This record gives sequence, C-alpha cells and structure tokens, in this order.
Amino acid sequence: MQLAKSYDPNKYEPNIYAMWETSGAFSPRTTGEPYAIVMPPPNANGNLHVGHALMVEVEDILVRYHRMKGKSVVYLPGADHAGFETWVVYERALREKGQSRFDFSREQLYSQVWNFVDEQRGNMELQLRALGASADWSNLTFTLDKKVIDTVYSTFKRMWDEGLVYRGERIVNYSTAYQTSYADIEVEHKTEKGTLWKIAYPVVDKVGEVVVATTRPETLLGDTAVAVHPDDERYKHLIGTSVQLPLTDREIPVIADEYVDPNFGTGVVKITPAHDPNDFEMGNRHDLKRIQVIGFDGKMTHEAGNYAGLEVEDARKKILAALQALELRRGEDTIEHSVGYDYKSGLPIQPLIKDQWFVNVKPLADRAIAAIEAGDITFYPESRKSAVLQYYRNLKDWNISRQIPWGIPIPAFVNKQDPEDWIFDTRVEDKEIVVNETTYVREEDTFDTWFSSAQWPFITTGALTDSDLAKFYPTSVLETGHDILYPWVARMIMLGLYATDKVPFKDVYLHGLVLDEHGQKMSKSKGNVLNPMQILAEYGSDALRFGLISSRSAGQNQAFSVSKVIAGRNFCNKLWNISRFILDKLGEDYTPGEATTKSLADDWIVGRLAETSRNIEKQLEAYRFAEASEAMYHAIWDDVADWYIESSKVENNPDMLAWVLETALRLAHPFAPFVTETIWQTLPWTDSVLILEHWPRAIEYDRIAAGEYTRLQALVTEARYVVSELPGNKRYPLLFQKDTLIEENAALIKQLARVSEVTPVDQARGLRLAASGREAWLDIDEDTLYEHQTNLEVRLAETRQKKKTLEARLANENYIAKAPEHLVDETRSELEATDLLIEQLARELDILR
RNA sequence: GGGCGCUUAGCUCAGUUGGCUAGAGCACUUCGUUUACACCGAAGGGGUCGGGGGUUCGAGCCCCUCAGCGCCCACCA
Repeated sequence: MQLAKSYDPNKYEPNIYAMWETSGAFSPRTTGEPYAIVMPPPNANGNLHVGHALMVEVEDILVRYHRMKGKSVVYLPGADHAGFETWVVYERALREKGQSRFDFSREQLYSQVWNFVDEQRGNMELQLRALGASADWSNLTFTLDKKVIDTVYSTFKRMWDEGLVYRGERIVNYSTAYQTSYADIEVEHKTEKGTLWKIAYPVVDKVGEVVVATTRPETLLGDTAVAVHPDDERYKHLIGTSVQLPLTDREIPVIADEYVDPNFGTGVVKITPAHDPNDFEMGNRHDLKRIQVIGFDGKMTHEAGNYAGLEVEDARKKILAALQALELRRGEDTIEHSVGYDYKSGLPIQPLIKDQWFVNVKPLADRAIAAIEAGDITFYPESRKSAVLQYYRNLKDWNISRQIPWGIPIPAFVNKQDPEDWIFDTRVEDKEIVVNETTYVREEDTFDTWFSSAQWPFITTGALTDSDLAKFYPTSVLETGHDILYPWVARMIMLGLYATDKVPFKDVYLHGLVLDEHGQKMSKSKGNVLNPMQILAEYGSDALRFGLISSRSAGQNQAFSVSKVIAGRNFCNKLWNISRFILDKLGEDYTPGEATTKSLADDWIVGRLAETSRNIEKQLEAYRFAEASEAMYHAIWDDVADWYIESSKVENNPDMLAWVLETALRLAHPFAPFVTETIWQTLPWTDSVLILEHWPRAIEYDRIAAGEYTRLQALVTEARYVVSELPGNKRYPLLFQKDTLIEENAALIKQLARVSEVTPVDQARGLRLAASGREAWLDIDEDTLYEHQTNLEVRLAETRQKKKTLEARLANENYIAKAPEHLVDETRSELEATDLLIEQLARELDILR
C-alpha cells in the first residue's frame, strides 16, 4: 500500500477506533494479572473540557501500556448524572420559561431532567472515543443505574443500622439561591474586609449598657442572649442579669461561656442560635430559644417584625439606621474576616437550621487514616498524603441531604403521627406507605451526589457481587484532578473501606489544572476556554495527547501549550515517514525472517531501543508521563530516524529494519495510539492489532559493536561540525591512517558525515579531527585552513580552561578522599583525554603557523 | 490562623537518592533539496537556576532567611 506523503489524522482516526472497538480489544483478557482503572465519570450531558482530555490521556497511556505488558486490563467508563450541576442548568432553563420548581412534583421534575439529560447523552461518549480512550464500553455505568441505587441503598441501610447515619437538626450551609443545603466543602470561603459594628444593649433594671460587636446586625432580631467570658472582670457583675434587645420588646439574658474571647471586639457577643453555628452550639449548652429571622428564601421572616419580607442586605441597612436613630450605635471597626459563599450563585451562604441526614464521619475517617498511614495507598504527588490526613483529622459530620429533585431519593419515611419515628424503606416512588398499620410519609430530599460517587469503585467493579469484574477491586490507580481530592477521593477511601474492608485503589495520581496559554485559569467569563475537540480536529488526537502530557508533573497546574501539540503533530508525521521509508524498502511481498544484528548500527540500535524500553517502563511505574514520552520521542526521532535509518541507507538489513519499525511502533503506541495503529495496519506481514500486541522484547546484540558505533558517531559529528564552520559549501575528502574502524566503515562514514570520499593515506594532511581521537583528517586546502585558524584557537582556549577545572578538582584532597571512586576515576580519564586534545590542537596550529 | 506549591533559556515547562559541560518543545541564527519526512536535515546562539546566607569535596536539588506569585483548609463574633 502506498502511504501519503504526510500523516492526516482525520482520515484514519475514526476507522481505527471503530476497528479497536469491534476487535474486542477493550474487554479484559481472561489471563494475566488484573489491572483496572475506573474513569472519573464525566457529566453525561456535557461536553468534555481540556481537563477531561488530560485525564483520559493519562489513564489511557497507563491502560494501553499495561495491556501490552500482558495484563488483564479493564478501563471502566462512566457517565455522571451530576446531580447539582445539572440541576442548576435545568432550573435556569425552567426560569427562562417562566416556570419554577415549585410548579411540579418531584416525580415530574425528575423525569423532565431525565429527558433533558437524555437529549444530550452520547456526546460525551463520542468525545471520549475521539480522544482514544480504550475503555470497556460494554461495562459503562451511569450514576443513576439500578445497580448504583441498589448499592447506595444497602450501604445507607447498613450505616443506619450501625448508627453511622442519623437525622438531626443542625445549622447547615444553605444556598438561598438554589434552595438547598450544602456540605461544608461546597462552601467557598473568601477572606475579605468587613465592618464590625458596635451596638449598645441597655441593661434592664440598672443604669448602663453592654456593647456587642457584630458583623451581621440583621441577625440581632434573632438574638436570645448575650455572652461574655466567665472570668471577664468588666462584665462579671452582669452575668445572670438581662439586657433589653433593641428594636424589640424582648429582654434577653447575659450568659457566661468559655467560648467568648474577651480580647475580640468588646468582649460581648450577641447570641443568635438560629443563624450561626457557634451560637447554635452555645444555645444548646445554655438551653436558649432559637428564633429564625432569615428564611430559606433569603428574606427576613415574620419573626423579624417590621423587617419581614426584606432581603438581608436591605434589612441590615434599615436596622442600622433604626439603631442610629435610637442612638445605640457605638462606632464601627473594619476587620478582615472569612465569609462563606455559594460556589454556584456567588451569593453568601446562610447558616440556617434544618433537619438533615448526617454521616458520622469520625469512625470512617479513622479507618482511612489508618490505611493511609499503613501505606495501603500511595499518593502522587506524595505531598497530598499529609494534606489528606490533615483533612480527615478535622472532618466534621457530613450533611448528605439535598433539597433538589435530580438525584437519588433518600430511602426514608417518617411516621405521620410521630416526627421522631423514621424508618428505612426503598419504596421511594410512593409518597406514603403503610407499615404495621402505621402511615409513613416519605423524605423528599435526595442524596448529595458525592455520597453515591464515594461508592463508585466498588459499584462499577461489582466488588460486593459475583460480577466478572469483581477481581478488579481494589483498582490499580485512581487518576483525577487534584481539585476533587477532598470531595471525592477522600470519601471514596472512607466508604470503600467501610463497605468492602479494602482500600478502593492502591495508588492515587492527581493531575493539576490545565491553564490557558498564559497560565490563567480557564473560565467561561474570561472567554479563554479551550475546546479539546477543536484542537483535536486541527492537529489530531495523538498530537493533543502528546501536547497535554509533555512537560507535566503530578499535581502541578500547567499552562496549555500549542507548541507542544505541534511538536506532537510533527512527531506523528515523523513516525509516518519512518514507516513509509522502511515499508518502501521492504516491499509489498516482504515476509520477516529472524532479526539478527549484522552491522555496528544494528547492534547499536537494538541496544538503544532496549534501554529506551526499560526507561519508559521505569518512568511509567512512577507515573512520570512526561519523561516516559520524552524518552520515546527521542529514541524514535534521534536514534531511529537520524542515525539508524541514515545508516541503513548504506547497510541494508531488511529483517532488522522491520524489527526496528515494529519496536518503535510498540514503544510509541501508548503515547500515540492512532498513528501507530494506522501504520501497523499497513504492515503487509501481520494481521494483528497493535493495541493487543506485546510490549517490546529484547533481542541479542553485541555491546562492543554498539560501542564502536558511538565512536563512529563522534567522528561523524566532529567532521560535520568542522565543515559547518568552514566558509563555502564544499565537500572534503576524509583521510585516515591505520584505522580499521574507519576502514571497515568507510561507506557509512561517507554517507553520514557527507564527505566526498574516505581514503587511507600514508602522509596525513589537512585538518586533524582531534576531538574524536582518531587518526583522521579532513583534506582541506591551506587557504581555507588558515581561515579556520581562529576556530582552532577558540577551541584550544576552551579546552585549556576545561583542563584547569579538572586539575583543580583533582588537586582537592577532600574530593579525592570523599567523592565516590568512579567519579574520581572519570575525572582522571577525562583529564587525560583533555591533555591529548590540547596536544593535538596545538600541533594543528603549529602546522598553520 | 494552619498547611501546600511555584519562581530554571525569548515563551511554556522538565530536572528522580546532591555528582561529570543544567535539558525539552516552540521561537531564533547559519547552511542545506541527499534513497522517507520542509510537519525535513546539519550545525549553532541563548541560562551567574528569584535575592542573600549556610551545610558539603561538590548545591537547581538540603537548611535558614528575604521578596514576589498562586492554591487549599479553618465556625472567632
């Protein structure tokens, strides 16, 4: 088959992918050690972004490599219903139609969103295919599949029975924009400047006042106490008395609590148990009333009296004005404090009291800590290990209730007569059920998406069932973005250990963010978002893969670089042309014989490729993708193309050429799957598919011969250098004396060094090729030689400088005594070589003078 | 308040337990159409590794310190 002059990825990629898919290559082998990666499921109805592309490329390199190493490999794809994310998009669409979630029942909303997601589904999966993901599509899991829900329910039931989930009234992080609560981790804290207002509360029955300091004066209406430190001499006499709550007719007690910091503000804190987590707890300690003055809609409630119905911000202004009018304001300070924001709407999070389902995380976190400390999981980069341990140690109970319909319903029902009597039941499609003649009403909340995601590895592998995939749990490595270490990875470890008694994965590899070309975070509002599909269309899937993984280390954010993609595109073309050359040489009818080395170049290239293969193995075992791909790139471009192919033009060994081509394709396949498979399919002598082929195997070679070849390379390089420094564009004869290496490889040298001839002489003349240490000269006429004199002088000076450095090092007694022996030896032999070179260069200059 | 990361060539970045002349891609300069490839070949220029100090025979790498940039965690009103 005649290959086109350059590689056109778009022409081949879709067919190649289809061929892999139909060949069954994505299903695990029945033999071999299991190797599994579970793909972090992309949003089912979204498009992939560059971060997904990086994720897939990294995972697919591992998967393809281990598949070629003969393991039984499965790469399990998934699609995420993306509970809250999708809900936000859907609710926006509803609003645009002038509708609201409250116009529909939970069932209606659920099915509407289902249809909404279904319309867009498949897009994301096509994009994963375009990226070359060698995933087992027959085992794709959607996060709302029955098996997911069943497993989540049984985990929840077990946790309920064991007291690890409980229902409780707590202060939760509430998004008034989306009318749902969040987990702690979904709150975005920002440090900002705020005002600390000082407000006087008159003391009842006595003369005087106490001054409280607050950043949220609007919550004053919900105060049910003021608190001071028990040892604070300034206020000791007031403990147990009452103060008049301004703007209301309520009197509230002055209480003492250790929590109060006497040095902050005025040393007096207003206590609003319904709107602050600390106040809530203090309220519990002192049995205080809770008055909710801010509603779930973000407006002041009827408890706020005259201020009812106002937005929080407006209420604040009016209250401050009213206090001013009453002359109760005692100044204000500017302070830096942390404010929690809704990560979706950007509005402040309201701490509000709500009955929710919580996971008691302490026992789960303790097990995770123990497993990680025991080394059951290795983190890449390593620094995330201590970060995640610290996270577990500070973790508080996890609110898993969400007030959105798009998600897995919480399988719980409450006794119609008794709000304390909750039962577990999975009949969530029924609004009411009757058990033992008692009517129970269902919970309307759904699970936090992360509660089910946390169970993903053992759900997708069916680890708790008799699934064929169960042997793949624990999975080999979990690869994902470092931004979801806490919300996802940390929780998978906890629930994995809980449900299966095993860690869910042995390694965690975290990739950094892909930034734009200038190192800025990509965002829609900045308009700097790169679409991976567009890059792929322009340069090819392999080029994108190369661009994404090169010069990238674990956990580090890095700018996306088109120049790296271009390098990848060029590399694919190089590989293509190497193949074109070799296949043309071999001809259509070629059938391979055993590849044996017949020339120095053969021995050398076999050695180089063996070394490269070992190097790539080593790098990939350590998740050093950039180093691995760089080793592959240079072995193929520099060693195979620039040296071996050039050498083969004078020393033809077809079986060796075929072997080198095959080996290059095998080495490159994990990094450039499409182009390598496309070429493999044109090999006339095999019907196999490269994706299922084995990783390169070493063949015999002569190390001494390989070493001789590197000596020839040195001679060739020097000859090229010298000629390039000379004026004009002429070819010179290369002369040599009593040098069998040159004699036996004259044709090769002539080809590589681009000299006009290689001739033995009795009497040397011209310019000595001194650096390579051979008895070789370039036959350059005297006039040209004189022009070259300056070059020689420069080189001589440089070499003398180097000699000085080496001598100084050897003169240092401590160096001789303490440095490893091989280094000292190397320095000595280097000095000898330098001496020789100086002598030779000096002689050359003498001749010219 | 606690923790983490970054600062290396014009740009974007690698650099493993400290070890020979600090690397890559792109960009740049010169030359080149030769049995595949101009998405190419040959040769080359470009870095006091953020500043200062220390440890060491030896530091981009380890320690201290200063400066700048970025991120994460945290209920001080």
